[in-house]
Amino acid sequence: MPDITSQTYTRADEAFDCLQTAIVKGDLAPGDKIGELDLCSRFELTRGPLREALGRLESRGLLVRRPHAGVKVVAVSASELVELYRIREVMEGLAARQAAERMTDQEIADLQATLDSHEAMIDEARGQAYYQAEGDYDFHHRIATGSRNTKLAQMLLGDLYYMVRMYRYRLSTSAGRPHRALGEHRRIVEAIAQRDGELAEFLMKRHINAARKNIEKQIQEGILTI
Amino acid sequence: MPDITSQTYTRADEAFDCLQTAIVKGDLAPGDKIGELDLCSRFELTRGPLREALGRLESRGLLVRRPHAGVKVVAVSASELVELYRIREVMEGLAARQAAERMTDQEIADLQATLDSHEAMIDEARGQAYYQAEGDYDFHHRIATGSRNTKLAQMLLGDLYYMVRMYRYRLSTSAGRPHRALGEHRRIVEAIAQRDGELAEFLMKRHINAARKNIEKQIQEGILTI
DNA sequence: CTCTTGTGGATTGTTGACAATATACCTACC
DNA sequence: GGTAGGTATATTGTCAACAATCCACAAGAG
Repeated sequence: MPDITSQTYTRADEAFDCLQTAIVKGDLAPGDKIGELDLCSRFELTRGPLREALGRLESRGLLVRRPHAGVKVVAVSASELVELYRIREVMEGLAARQAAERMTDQEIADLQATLDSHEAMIDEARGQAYYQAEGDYDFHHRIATGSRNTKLAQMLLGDLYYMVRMYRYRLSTSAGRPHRALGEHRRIVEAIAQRDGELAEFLMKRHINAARKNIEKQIQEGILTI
Repeated sequence: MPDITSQTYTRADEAFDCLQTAIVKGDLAPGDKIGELDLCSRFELTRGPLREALGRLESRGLLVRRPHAGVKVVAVSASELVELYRIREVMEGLAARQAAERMTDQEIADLQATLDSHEAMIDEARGQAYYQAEGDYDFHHRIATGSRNTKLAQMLLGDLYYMVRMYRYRLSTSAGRPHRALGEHRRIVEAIAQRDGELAEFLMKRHINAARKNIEKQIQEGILTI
């Protein structure tokens, strides 16, 4: 899937994307040691580009590499996952505030339309899974880019989300959560539409706080074991 | 300077450190296109490890790379520098809060001792430059690691600080700033010593906010041109 | 005179072979 | 039988040559 922004798509980029999705999807389980040659044969590329991709992924914290000893996918512990949400709380709070100040009216309208389609999804297929995974991601993605804060968006979209998504498929969605989350999303967008940055930040922080507490509860109940 | 944690120090790591310091120190000016062969001859290494290091640095946002077109150091605009401080504000606020909850008594004592030595530096040599550069960095470094939030510390120390330091040497320190900054540092440590996370977060955010406003002022006055 | 287009050169991307090192296994000793 | 040490192997780190691609300059057309 070549990117539009960069005309040429190098093998190293390809390797990077392949590995990243493989890690996020769980094809490469956290903790297990993987050899470079295995990866080469699996993705049909040579060691040069692969090693470059490995360097990038290591720098992003998705895998660790000990010299001469091999590379393994990071095993994020339960407590570290919670810490990730603490970071998201403050960073996405900032993103929401800046989005309220800087998003265009058109972008806000699009965002509202997105939420409508999300609602349809939930009602239609009782699509808890899809909504929780893609819809939620979509929402937060739009706000991150809407902040017009390049580095902030880069850190959220490039670093944090991939780590969170590694574990999202394991999280069981409790009964009423999707509807509640959608309601929270709606209120955040409302605040953005009214250009109330302070409120948007507050609501976003509370929204992620709720998600974090949900995870902590699952950990305590032993549903989520990492 | 080999790291203690990793016994073996690979050439790629060396290249990474060399390039990173070169960029931060300004030996590689922002915006100029640099060739791989030039870098190889300059740092006495081959293209393999160099390219790996380039990949890592690109992933960290210190340089951009267009396929077949070359690599150039990122030119952070004035507005982007301000945005960086907005991110620091919320992230270091969180770090201060968590540090207040989790630092050991010993670490807090060390931190206070550090501030004493900083004060001596300022008085002694009127060492505005040194304090502003290294002392300030030291202070924030300790709090980031003291948060016991691995990913948070990694993002602050690995990503943000290097970008900020790229431009720190250009910022002129106004007359009373070092003393004022030290006072702010002291109050933050006080809050941490009292285990008042909420206060520590508030004070840290205000501290960085002040730094940001200082930069904005310099930009408006045309002192800082990027 | 300006814009477009083609070619040459230089630089980057990629590949495969070589060297260095950590892990695992096996042997010997306690 | 358990542990320590040494060696062998497999894997990683490194290197130098090859191929692909972009940029600059120049020449020609409008």
